[in-house]
Amino acid sequence: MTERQISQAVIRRLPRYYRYLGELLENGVERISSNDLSKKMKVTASQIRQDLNNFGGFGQQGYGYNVKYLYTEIGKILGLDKTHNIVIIGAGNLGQALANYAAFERSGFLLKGIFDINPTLKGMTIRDVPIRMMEELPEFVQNNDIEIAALTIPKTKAVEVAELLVDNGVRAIWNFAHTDLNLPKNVIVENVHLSESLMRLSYNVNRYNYFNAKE
Amino acid sequence: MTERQISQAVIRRLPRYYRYLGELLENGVERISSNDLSKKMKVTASQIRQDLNNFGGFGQQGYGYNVKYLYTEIGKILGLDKTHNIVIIGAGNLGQALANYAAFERSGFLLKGIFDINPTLKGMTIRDVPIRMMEELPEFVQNNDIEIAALTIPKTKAVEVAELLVDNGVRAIWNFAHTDLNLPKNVIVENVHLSESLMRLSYNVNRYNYFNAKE
DNA sequence: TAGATTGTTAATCGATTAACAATC
DNA sequence: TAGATTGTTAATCGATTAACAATC
Repeated sequence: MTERQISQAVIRRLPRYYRYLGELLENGVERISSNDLSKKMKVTASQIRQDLNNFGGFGQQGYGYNVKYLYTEIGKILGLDKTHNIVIIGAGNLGQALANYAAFERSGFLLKGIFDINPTLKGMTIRDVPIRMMEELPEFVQNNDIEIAALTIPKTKAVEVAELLVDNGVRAIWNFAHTDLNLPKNVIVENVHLSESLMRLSYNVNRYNYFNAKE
Repeated sequence: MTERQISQAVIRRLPRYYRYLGELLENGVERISSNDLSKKMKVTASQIRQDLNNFGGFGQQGYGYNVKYLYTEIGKILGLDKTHNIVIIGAGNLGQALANYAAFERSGFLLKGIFDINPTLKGMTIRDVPIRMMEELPEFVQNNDIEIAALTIPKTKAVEVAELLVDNGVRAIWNFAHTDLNLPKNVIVENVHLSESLMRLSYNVNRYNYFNAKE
C-alpha cells in the first residue's frame, strides 16, 4: 500500500490522545464523542476528528468513539502492540534514570543493554541489566536485534557513537546529547534536548523583560 | 512597550540558533550570513532572517551577522543573561539526574533546593544541595525567590504539588510528570513527556507496518 | 562604487477550524 | 424515526518560503 504522508504535527498529538483515552479506560468510560474529548483535552473537536481520520474511521455517527477500541488502535499506530529492543548508551545520571524507569517496559520497550566507557561501572547492573563496555557494543547490537538506542553521552562523542550504532543495525536514536545527528534519512532520530526545553521555559518567563529593557 | 506576540514555532527554534552560534563562537568564527547558517542548520535562510527580525535587526546588509553579538542578543532574549532560582521536586532517578547536571548552572539556572517525601533521603545532598522534606516547601519557596520548579514526581501527586508551588510564588513549572497541569495562564508550563517522545519515535520506526497490516 | 546580504513585503503552502451532508 | 455525531469538504488562519528593494 502506498503510505499516506501524515504530518508530524498530527504525530506529536497522538501520544496525548493515547494518554487521555487510557485514563478514560481506567475510569470505566466506554464511549466518548469528539466534543467531550475536546473539552477535556482543550483542543477542538474538529482537530480530533481530522487527526483520527488520517488513520481510519474509528468512530460511529450518532455514537462517538468506543474508548477501548480507539485506545487499542492508537496503540497499534504508535507501534505499542509490538516489543522494541532498546539499549542505553551512557550510564551517567540520565542513562541510569532512564534505565530505572520501569514504565517503559509496560509499553513494550525492553531494555537489553547499557553501555559506558567507564571501567568502574563494568559489571554493575540496573534492574538486572548489566552495564557493558563500549567495545562489546557492535557485536551486542547485531546479535540482540536492537532497534532503538538511547544516547545519553556527552555531545563530543555523540555523533561518532550514533554512526557506530547505525552501522550495526540500529534503526532509531533517542538522542539526549546536545547536538544534532546527521544520519541517513531512513534512521529515525527523536531529540530530547533538555537544555533547549529549559531555555524555552526561561524565554516565556522573561518575555516581557527583553522588550521593556529596550525602551 | 506593547509586546509583540511571537509564535511558539519561532521560540522553539531560538535555542537551536543559540547552540549553533555558540559553536561558531567557539570555533572563532566572527561573522556569518543567513545563507551560510542555513546550510549548517538545514533550515531556510529566509526563515532565519524572519525569525531574528521578530526581535530586532541584528544583521547588517552586505556583511551578515556578527556571531558574538547575535549570540549575546539571543541569550538575552532567552533570559540567559539573568540567573533563575530553581528547585527540583522529586529526588528519584530523574530528579537526581537533573540535580547532578551541572551544565544548567552555566546558563544561569541555580539549583537552590531538592524536595522529596521519602524520609530516608532527608539530609542527603547532591552537589552540596540538601534534599529537604516536602513540609518545608512552601516556606522555602517563598523565602528563596524561587522562580522555576522542576517536577519529577509521579503523576498522581503532580497536579496538587504544582498548585502548591504556584500558590507560593513559583512562576514556571518544568513538568516531567506524565500529566497535564491546568494552571493559571500567567504560569509557564514547559512539558517534557519522555514517554510521549518515545512513542513518537516508535511511531516513526513502525509507520509502514500499520498501513501494510491493514491490506 | 559594486557586490553582498539584510530586512521586509508578497506569494505559497500547510495546518486548523468551521460547516454540513451522511449515517448510525 | 429523530437526534446525535461522525467523516469530510470548504474556509480560514498562520507559518514558511520567495523575491527584491534598501543599504551597508
